[in-house]
Amino acid sequence: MSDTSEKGRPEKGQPEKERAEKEQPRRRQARGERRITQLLEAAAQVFCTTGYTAASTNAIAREAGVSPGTLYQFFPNKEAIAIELGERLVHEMRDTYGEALAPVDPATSLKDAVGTAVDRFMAFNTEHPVFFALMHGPDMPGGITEAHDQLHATLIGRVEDLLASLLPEASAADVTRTAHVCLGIYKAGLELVLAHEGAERTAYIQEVKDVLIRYLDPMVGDRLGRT
Amino acid sequence: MSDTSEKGRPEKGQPEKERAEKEQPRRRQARGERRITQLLEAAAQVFCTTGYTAASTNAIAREAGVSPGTLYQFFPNKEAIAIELGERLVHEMRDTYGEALAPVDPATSLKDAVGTAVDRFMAFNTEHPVFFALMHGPDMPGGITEAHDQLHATLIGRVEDLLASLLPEASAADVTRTAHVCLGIYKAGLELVLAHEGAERTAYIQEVKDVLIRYLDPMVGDRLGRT
Amino acid sequence: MSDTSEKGRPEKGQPEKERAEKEQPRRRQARGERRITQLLEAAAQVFCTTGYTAASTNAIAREAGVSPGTLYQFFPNKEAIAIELGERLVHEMRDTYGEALAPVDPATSLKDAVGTAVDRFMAFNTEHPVFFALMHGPDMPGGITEAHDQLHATLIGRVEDLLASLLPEASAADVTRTAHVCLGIYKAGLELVLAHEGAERTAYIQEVKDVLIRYLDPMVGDRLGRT
Amino acid sequence: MSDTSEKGRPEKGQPEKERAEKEQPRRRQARGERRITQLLEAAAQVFCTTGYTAASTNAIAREAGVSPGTLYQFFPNKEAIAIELGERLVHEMRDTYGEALAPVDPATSLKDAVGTAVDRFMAFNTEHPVFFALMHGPDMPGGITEAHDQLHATLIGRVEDLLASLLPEASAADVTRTAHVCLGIYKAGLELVLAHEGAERTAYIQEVKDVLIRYLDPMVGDRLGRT
DNA sequence: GATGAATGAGGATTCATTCAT
DNA sequence: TATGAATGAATCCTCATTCAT
Repeated sequence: MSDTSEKGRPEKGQPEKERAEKEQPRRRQARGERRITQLLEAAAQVFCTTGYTAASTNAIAREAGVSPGTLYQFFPNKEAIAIELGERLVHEMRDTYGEALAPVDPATSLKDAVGTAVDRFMAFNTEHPVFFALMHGPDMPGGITEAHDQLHATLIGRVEDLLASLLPEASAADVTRTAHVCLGIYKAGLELVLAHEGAERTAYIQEVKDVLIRYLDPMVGDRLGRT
Repeated sequence: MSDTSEKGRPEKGQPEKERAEKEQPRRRQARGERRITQLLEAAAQVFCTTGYTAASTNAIAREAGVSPGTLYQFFPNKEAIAIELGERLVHEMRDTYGEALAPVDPATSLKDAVGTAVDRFMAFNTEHPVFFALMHGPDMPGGITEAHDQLHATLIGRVEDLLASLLPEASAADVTRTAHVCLGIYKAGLELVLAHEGAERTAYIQEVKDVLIRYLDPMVGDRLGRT
Repeated sequence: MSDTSEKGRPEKGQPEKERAEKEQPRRRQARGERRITQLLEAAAQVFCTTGYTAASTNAIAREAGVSPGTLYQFFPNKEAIAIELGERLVHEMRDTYGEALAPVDPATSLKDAVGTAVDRFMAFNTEHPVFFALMHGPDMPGGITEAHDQLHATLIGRVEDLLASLLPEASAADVTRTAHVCLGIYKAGLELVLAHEGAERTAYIQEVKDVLIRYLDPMVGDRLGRT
Repeated sequence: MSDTSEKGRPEKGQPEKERAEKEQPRRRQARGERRITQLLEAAAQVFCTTGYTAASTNAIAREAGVSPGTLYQFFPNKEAIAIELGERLVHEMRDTYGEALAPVDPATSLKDAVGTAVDRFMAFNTEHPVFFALMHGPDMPGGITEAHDQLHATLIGRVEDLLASLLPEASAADVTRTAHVCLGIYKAGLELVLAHEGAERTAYIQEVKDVLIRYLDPMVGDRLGRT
């Protein structure tokens, strides 16, 4: 766990949107909520269109149909928007697919487990193209910005959870490393999948599954339904 | 080796319309050649530090210790710098490791072939961190710039060549798809490798090899020395 | 009169998407309106001093005492400034001298019609030296910019209207050609007029009238009060 | 003679090209001559294409196929190029059409005198499109640059010569003023002529003649062949 | 809350001109 | 001479952010 996720994952219990303006515990007003949603949708749109680095707060405000001042009433900067957006996406993912990305009951074969997980992730990513932009984050080597660090840490956590049940005997460091590798494979695959359509896209999805299955297969012990 | 071919190739064959005087030629170009190298090194530095998208031509010029005007005497824009940089890197790679990324004589086991290829690539990429920045290209989804397209195409080509000899029976489309997947895996792995050091880095390198070997293994036919 | 319509026309009819609150409106726009006027005046000044081509948006902003960013909040580029400036000038001209540049009732002699028209134009142009800069447009041959095209078209239109009543039997093409010639004469004359002062200026104004009258005289039919 | 031609016309006797590098009376070398011609042709091209203001010395050098340094070996700046170009054009005009733009022997009718002069000017201008660019000079009001002042003064001088013989009784001031008016009319007309083609162009040429003839007719005394 | 005006530094790029070779 | 490299100020324009209303 050399350098990833220094800040740990956010405490899932408390309402995330509190964080940005923690100092004034105002009552959350419905209109403000709507504004935030509106802004995040606009941000998603802009991130998808221009990429995170090139996205400008002015452009986001314009896309949302509000003034730049309004944007800054809810978010202190672009970073914060990305963070909030990422958190909401993770939430939605959780809401949609349940707490566990994969239930991994021991009776599930690796193939099925991976297949299901990839299908779900892919479905979600296809439906929420921003996710890709946020996952890849800015151009910068090292993945500097907090937004992506946070999202990445969350995702790594979920993959670790999944792997932990698949590789009960692996050390934490191994699980973490494997999680990074799996997530890396997935991200690389996602890029290819999004770059193609139709049959070719389907083929790439299968490739991703194959890569992951073949990679993990020698690691998982004697699971039932071994591939 | 840092600044390649300072004066090694005095006239590099480009038509230099010398009209009458032919006795006191060159030397003019030498300063420029040096500047170009210098600028490309500065660009490499800046691309590594800030990423391609955020890199500014002014920053590159500053890093190179020249005025912005000087930069534009040699490159029409950032894109051109990236392209030239990519080309020089590819050339250097070829010069260093020979035309073939891997010898792929049929007696080589997949494991050795992949191991050698990954080791070489990793060594090169570790020594030239820009390569990573150029490979990943700008933040922008889809759009991508010519610089990265070009580099990517070149790399895909090389991987295809390698795969073609490993998978003689595969269709062109399959080879291409597999090449994309392999390159994607490699890029993702490289990111992880560069993000770690020491033993952990070594471990990640091994993971990349494992992923590739296990992915390709079922595809390659009955090669000698099958893993 | 120098800065037209500061708050004279509070809402100038443009749809101002006020969403729910309608009680404490405007005032926002007021500052902007003022800035626009201020910027246009600065632009007029700069266009007069340096000419349109050499005028820089930064210089205009500086002259207006605002930052370049502010200028761009109201105008997307120099062209747009020139267009708006031209339109306001035309409006002011119309407001000042009425819809018809000349009354041209048949009882008016050509001499009087031309004399009045030239006097009015000259008075206006003398008071608004930018007009000259805008009329002549940029240096570039052929190309011309939209700003000047528009202004020129408007002026040609007005001259055509005037000529149409003077030359009721002329074809449209002839009227257009004559209008171009008249406007050309006027512009050339204006340049001379503005380049001189006092008696000499007066003399040049008379020359312009003479040129136009003598040019048109053979064309106009049997008007009353023929010269 | 309020403000035009402060510097008077260049002394026609001495070779014009001497002026730019008057300090070293080197022997004029054939190669240098060729270079100058080459540069002036390139400048003509560029002035025509982009206009005087927008023309850059670098562009001229590029067009001439020489380096910027070479250009500055012959001309101290853009201005000097324009001046030299203007002088050469005037020379060529003189060489082509003789010293007098119009001999104006008293037997010539005004119509013929003007017709011939306009035809010659138009022919020359059509063949040398730069002339137009130089005549109109930069965008700047006031016609600041020396190049255009000089060319303008020369042209005014020639028109004055012509008018002097047509209006023997006019005062110098009147002749000068009339010359300015005539040249202004011509320039305005030229713009229209160059903007059209074919029959319409021919029509505009006729208009220019008509304007001038009708303007001058009342001024010329009882010449033979009065229109 | 919301608006839109304001900022000024920074981005890419060009240009007239000079200088070393 | 001729070259082309070098310059740095100036171009247009954008952006994240703040502020008065």
